[in-house]
This record gives sequence, structure tokens and C-alpha cells, in this order.
Amino acid sequence: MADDDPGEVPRPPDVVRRLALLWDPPTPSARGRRPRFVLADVVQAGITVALDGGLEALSMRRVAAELGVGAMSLYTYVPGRAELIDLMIDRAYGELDLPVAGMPWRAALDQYARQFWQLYLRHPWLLQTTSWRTPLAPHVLDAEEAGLRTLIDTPLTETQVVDFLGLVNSMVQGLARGAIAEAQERASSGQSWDDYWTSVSSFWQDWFDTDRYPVMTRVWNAGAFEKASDFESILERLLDAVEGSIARARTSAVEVSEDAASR
Amino acid sequence: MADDDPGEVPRPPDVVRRLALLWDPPTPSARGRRPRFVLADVVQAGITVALDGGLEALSMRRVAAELGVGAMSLYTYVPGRAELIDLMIDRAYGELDLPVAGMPWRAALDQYARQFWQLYLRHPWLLQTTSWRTPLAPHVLDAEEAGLRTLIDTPLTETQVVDFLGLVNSMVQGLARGAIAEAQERASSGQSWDDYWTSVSSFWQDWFDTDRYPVMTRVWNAGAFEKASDFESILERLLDAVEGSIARARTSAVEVSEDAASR
DNA sequence: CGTCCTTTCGTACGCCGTACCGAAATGATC
DNA sequence: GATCATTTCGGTACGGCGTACGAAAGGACG
Repeated sequence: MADDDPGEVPRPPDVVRRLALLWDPPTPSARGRRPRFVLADVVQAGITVALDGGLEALSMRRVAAELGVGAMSLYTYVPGRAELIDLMIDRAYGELDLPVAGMPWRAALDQYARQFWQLYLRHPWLLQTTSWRTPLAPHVLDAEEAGLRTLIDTPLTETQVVDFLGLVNSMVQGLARGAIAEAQERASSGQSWDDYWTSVSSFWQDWFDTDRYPVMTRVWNAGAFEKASDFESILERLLDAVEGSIARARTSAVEVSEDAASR
Repeated sequence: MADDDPGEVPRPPDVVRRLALLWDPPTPSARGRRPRFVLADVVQAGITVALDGGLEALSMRRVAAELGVGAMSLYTYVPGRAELIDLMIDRAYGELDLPVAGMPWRAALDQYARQFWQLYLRHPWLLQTTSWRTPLAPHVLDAEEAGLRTLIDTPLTETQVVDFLGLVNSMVQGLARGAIAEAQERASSGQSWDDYWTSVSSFWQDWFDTDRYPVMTRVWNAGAFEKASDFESILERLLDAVEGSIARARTSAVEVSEDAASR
């Protein structure tokens, strides 16, 4: 008998376990030594660590310390750091209060965008996730489903729906990034980061050339950098743009049907 | 005599060196041993490493190996990894062919957006930079100046200009992220990542519930996920939205002046 | 009790960034 | 040419990281 498992292994178990952890809740077997925690406790500890210190502070040792446990104990709950982050993301997305089916599209999309906006402000570490795609997690797909649903019954084509939803997501992410940056700069005014801050602001005197950057200087003097990023109004403008496209799609759909009828 | 430097240190030299490295080209002193490289060589090596392997592969040892040199030798050119990344960003931004002053706003903003779009596709690692703000680097500020300049002479307020530019930036980043994700998935079809890929796609059969996600299923069946992210058309729509706001600002400006004249 | 299964976690390996410091190399000065 | 000042080069080392491995511990069953 070989030392390799002789059973059928059609796929590498890494990906399977990664997905199973997200989609099949791990039932704790009654046999063997009692676990001190459940999976959700580990995920919660990870979020706690990420909330102060960001994703770069999320080390297995730190999370384990948060639980008062050795680092390697985490590996009975989670295959590794990447999977823990997936679970954290899924749990965070679970906080979203998503628009239900049947709402008017504009109210639904508005709620969708606002919910993400608040989620990012509540969990800035979500924006530090470095991977290119969002994980295939239940609550993540729930959110995507709800987002697509807001526009799917409009005259827009499916491709347009996907595009507009991506546009809304990008906008919310971008504005949230700016807001978080501003908040962190504001928060770093205390501490000994004070001299850091004065150093950075001294940049404007030592190196910034108002002749090279006249427009930035004008915008700065107008105070537009401080009060920018008004999420509410920008979102409204974006929804206006969507509304315009819907109206255009409706008229062209009428034209098409008239065209078909005239034949 | 204390071992601390007794000279006047009005600010921590960390930040000063960080900025000086970006704004004052380091003049190689004629004295002492000849350096094997110039700063730009180190930066270029960093970009080479980041281009295959991404930012997470950018270790000092790896960059040093790229130059055929010991790891610690890099520290004579660069204070640390963070500053190296700043320099890499500045160099990448230097590749932008920015719209010149005096162009019509729509052509200029169009060029601005397309240039960034291509820059992100050429340097995906730019989107992996984790910090909240973009570094205070010359070419970065050049780009921001050019971006603001495209709209500053329109009837929009300074705040609106900042907001719209942020919107364009967010959109380009979001779409580029999607395009890169798609490209990487497509590229991972070779190799032994093949079974990984089949595993991931098997998700759709093992766990995906078409009853739970009817809209996603419909959109998928319509093929809208494959051909989404049409950068060109989405950019045009966004520019349309800007144009609408400009037109609205113009009429309200007229109203204001008429209002002032009627008094 | 023994048996078995599961969790716990100490140890270790190979990465990482980088502090420290001696060695080597070079121009400036005598 | 000899010496010195200055600069680059890079080995060694420290603490931290993710995690593979395997021994120890503990609870459920015979």
C-alpha cells in the first residue's frame, strides 16, 4: 500500500477545503479533544486585529495571541492566512443590509452604494485586500447578486448592468479610500507622529513649486481639497448618469419595437 | 560627547531623506569608492522584479539579486523598501503622456483617463500599493496637476473639479483591476495551475446555487461577464455625465448673473 | 482501564527588512 | 607615492513572518 491516499482525489484538496470552509459550515465532531473555540471566534479575532493595525498587522501569531493561544493552534481551524482573510471578508460582507428585491432601482442602488460606503469606513482593512478578485464567498456573492438585481429589470442590457455596477463599486471604493486617508491623517496629529506631520507639511514650503503646479495651488487656495469627497452628492450624480442611460435605453428600445412593427 | 548627533535636527531626517530622494536628484560625490549603479538602476531593477511576481515578490534580496549584488548594498541607494516603492511609482508615472494645457476639456480628460488605463495595464503592481495616499512625488503631482487642469477652466467649481477627477481616477482603477484579474485568470490556464483552475470552476457545480443567485445566473448565461469592462464605452458615459454637469453649471451661472443683473 | 481521535503548541526552517560594522576601493592632500 | 577621508560593498545577525512536523494532552468510547 502506497503512502499516498489511494482514494479518489480528482482535485487538489487545497481549493476544495478553501471553498468548503466558506460554504459548508464545519460541523465539530463529538469525538476527540474539545476545541476551545469555533471557527467564528478565530475569524472575529482576525477582524479585531485588522481593525487596529490594518491587514499588515494580521499575523497568525498576533491573532493567536488575541485568543490567548499558541500560533499553531489556529491551523486546526483555518488552513492558512489567506483562507482566514477570505473568511474575514465573508463575515464583513455579512454585515451589509442589502436592498431587497422589488424596490425601485434608484432607491435600491442608492442603498447598495451607501451600505458599501459604510462598510468600508467600518472595515478599512477590506480595502487593503491585495488580491485581484473578491473571494467566492457566500455573502460576497449575495452582495453581487443584490447589486445586479437593482438594475436587471431596467431596459439596460446585461452587459450595461455589469458595467454600471462595476462603476458604482469603483466609485464607492475610491471615495472610501480618500475618506480613510483623510481620517488617518487627521488621527495622526496626536502622538509623536506630530513631528512626522509637520515634516510632511513642510514639504509644501521646501519643495512644492507653485509655478510648476498653478492649478493645484489654485484648487488648494480655494479650499477644495478639504471639503472634497462629498459622497452623497457624487453618488447622486452617478445615479443621474445611470438614469440617463436607462432613459436612452428605453427610447431606443421603443424605436426598435416600432422599427419591428413597421416592417 | 554624547553618541547622539549634536547638530540641529529640526525634523526627523527620515521624512526629509524620503522627500529629498524624490525631489533632489542625488548628486554622486566624486569622493570615495565608485558606486556600481545609479539610483535609477536600482529603481529599474525593482520595477523588473515587480513586473513578474507583483509587489509581494519585491524583496530587497530579490532586487539585489537582480543587480547581482548583496542585499545590503541597496541601502546605500535607498533608505528602505518603502522609499524604493515610492521611487518606482514616480518612475512609472513618468511614463504618462499627459494632456497639455489649452486642449478642449473633453479630449484632455479622455487622454488623461486612457493614459492611466494603459499605465495600470502596463504596471499592475501600481494597484497593489497598499498605502492610502499616493506619494508626494514629482511625476505624481504632475499627473494630478494635468488632471485638474483639464477641468479647471470649465464653469465647474473647484470642489466639483476635484470630485470629478477623483471619480475618473476611481473608475479607471476599478476597471483596470477587473481587466487585470481577467488577464491573470486567462494566463493561469497553462502550467500546473490547470487543475487549480478546473477546481475553481468546479465551484460552480459543487456549491453555486442557481436558486440563490438567479440574477447572476441570468447575467452569466447572457455572457455579460466575459465581455464586460469595455473601458471605452464606460469612459464615454462618464464623460457624458461630466458634460451634463458642466452644462448645468453654465446655465445656473447664467441664472446667477441674470439674477444679479435684475436687482 | 486502554484505544482512538482530535486539539494544542514547542520547535524548526526558510523567508523577510534592516541595524551594525569591517573590508575594500577611490579621490584628495601632502 | 603615502596617507587620509570618504564612500560603497556586503557578511553577519536579530527579530518577525508563515507554516511543516510531530510530540503531548485531553475527551469519548470500548
